[in-house]
Amino acid sequence: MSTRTAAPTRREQILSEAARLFAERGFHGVGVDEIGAAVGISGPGLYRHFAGKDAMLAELLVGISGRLLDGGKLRVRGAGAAGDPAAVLASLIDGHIDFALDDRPLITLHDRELDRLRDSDRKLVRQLQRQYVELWVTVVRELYPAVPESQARGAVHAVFGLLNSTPHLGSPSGGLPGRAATESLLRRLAHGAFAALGETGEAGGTDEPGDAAGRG
Amino acid sequence: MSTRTAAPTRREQILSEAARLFAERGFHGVGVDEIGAAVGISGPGLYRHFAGKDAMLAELLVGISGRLLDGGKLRVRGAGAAGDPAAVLASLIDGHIDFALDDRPLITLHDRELDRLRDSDRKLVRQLQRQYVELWVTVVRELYPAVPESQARGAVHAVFGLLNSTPHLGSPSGGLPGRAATESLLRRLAHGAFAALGETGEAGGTDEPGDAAGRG
DNA sequence: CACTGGTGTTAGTGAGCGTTAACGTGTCGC
DNA sequence: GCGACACGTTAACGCTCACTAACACCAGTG
Repeated sequence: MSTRTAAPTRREQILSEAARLFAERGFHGVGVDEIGAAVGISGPGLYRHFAGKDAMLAELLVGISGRLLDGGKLRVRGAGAAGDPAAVLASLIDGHIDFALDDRPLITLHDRELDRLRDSDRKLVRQLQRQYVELWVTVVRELYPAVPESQARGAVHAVFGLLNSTPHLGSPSGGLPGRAATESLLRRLAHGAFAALGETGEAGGTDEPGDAAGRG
Repeated sequence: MSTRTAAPTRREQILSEAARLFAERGFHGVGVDEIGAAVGISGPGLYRHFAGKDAMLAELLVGISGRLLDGGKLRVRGAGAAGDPAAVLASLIDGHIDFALDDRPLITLHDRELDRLRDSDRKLVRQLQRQYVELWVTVVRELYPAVPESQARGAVHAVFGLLNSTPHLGSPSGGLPGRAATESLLRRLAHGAFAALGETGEAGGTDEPGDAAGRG
């Protein structure tokens, strides 16, 4: 069990600070000297631990994509044993919220700096991302069999956008009171979005039909 | 519709291409030579039209924030005359969806490259953004008076994240069939999220008191 | 104590890039 | 025809920045 507290001090420390800086100012907006300064060493000392700046970003993105996928698989296996898609989806949502709140910088990087990777790394990250998305899509389709796959996939992406909005609420302008409240809010909104996805076609009491493509 | 948009040919052409490139590869990831090449001129020729690369980004971000706010105000005035907050919110959602689908690159830039602006421009953009958010928050609070302001604001940000997810659906992996379907899907998801916001208190599978103490 | 490997430092190099300089060319008012 | 101007070109400058080179310190190990 090599969980936390082990702290291979420097490497992880560097990755953590690099993630924060990349998320704040963008990959190109951060210099190696700044990353080094953030961990107490200066500039080129980083090259004792990483092959280069690109390698840091690659490891961050591959790492986060992998952990996200692993966590998702675990939750599907765990909650899916009961055969209740709703419970699985709820578990996936909770897991993603935890992730988004625990590692905001990484979540931000996840869909912002992907293009800076070498082809091989980018392909790997995309593959992990796609698997994670498919995990969700499968569950959503089990829960709402009437929803076509393209809509389910679109809804999943959209809910990701919703959940990943955490970086925009956090520090500035005094957002939500506490973490628990943010969790609760995001959970409710995500469930509401998926619920609306299920109400295909008619139903919606509040707005005009407008469901089919025939809106002029 | 390309009505009279072709008037100041070069300037707008440059802005359009710059927006696309910035959104694709990031502000620092695009060189002035590329922007020039995209409009048929080369490199420093851009400086006949703009003071610099920063000026292009500034004009783009200020422009989009302003148009977003103006459109929102118009819709609040228009649909708000009937005194029906639900209709106003629906109109705001439709407007934001149109915007997100019409100008994906700009929507992407809107909350990605803001930090690259000079202080004055950034302050202006943030002010416009805040006004736009407050427009939504006001309507949401009229519609759901029981929801505390912090939650309403958080929900609005989250729904922005949802609606702004359009860049992730578009080109790759063959997303939604057509634009109308995407519009419809996003509209339904957004309404669903807000509806869930209204159902405060019990309802949810996991109960959290939510606000209670943290007001203000 | 000498040896070695891990970790850090400062100085320097080479490339990329935003920006400016100097110059060319078509169009328009007179 | 002829300045004036808008618009574009290529060449070059200067700065930033990732990365490398050469050197220093410190912990074990024999």
